[in-house]
Amino acid sequence: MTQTCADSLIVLDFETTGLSPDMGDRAIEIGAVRLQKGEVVERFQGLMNPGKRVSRFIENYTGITNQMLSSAAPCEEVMHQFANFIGDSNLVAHNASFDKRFLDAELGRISQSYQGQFACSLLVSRRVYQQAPNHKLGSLVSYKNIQSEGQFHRALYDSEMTAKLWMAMVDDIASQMDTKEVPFSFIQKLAKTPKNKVEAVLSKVKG
DNA sequence: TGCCAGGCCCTCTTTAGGGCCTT
Repeated sequence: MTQTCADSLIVLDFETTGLSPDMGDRAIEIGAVRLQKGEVVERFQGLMNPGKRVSRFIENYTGITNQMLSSAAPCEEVMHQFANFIGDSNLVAHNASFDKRFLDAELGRISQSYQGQFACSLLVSRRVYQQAPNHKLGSLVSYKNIQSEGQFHRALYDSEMTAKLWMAMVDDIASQMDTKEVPFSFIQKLAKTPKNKVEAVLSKVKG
């Protein structure tokens, strides 16, 4: 059966101690929502103790303090739960290459893996919203007039906003294609299409 | 103590450099 956007999809976001798991950085929070038929049907949120102190920059950037993390469950425990949550669903993140690196690293530490494929809302937005002032998550939420009343840079909130952005993009793509359902695989392909050929690709599919 | 990355994408490009994104 072809995977479509109407099927279950996990939109996730990590908060971390830094930018690179290869340089010793660890996850400190995971947030995710499950989308089904264009609606959030399930949520996951977990702070996790990385076993090291986070910098003042990260405390200020995320609002997640060392005190909060000192009483959190260890990464291994939370990531076991998260692996069960995502199952074999396909995955979406804003700048997915970043979240994928941390997901791979943290699941690798507990000898877990996943079967789903990643799509990147950042890459899709660069094709679909070429006129946006920039393609940061917060900017795109404003650009699309998506209601936002929470705190950016917390994992669950960012995953909720990414999910709303994703659904807006799927709707806009579907409108251009004059269809109701857009296959996940098509959106993955669109994310790799040269910008100047996006319109032609959508028109071709429509025709 | 202070520092660190990597993939994508554009252009003043392709034997490169630098900005955008993520924390």
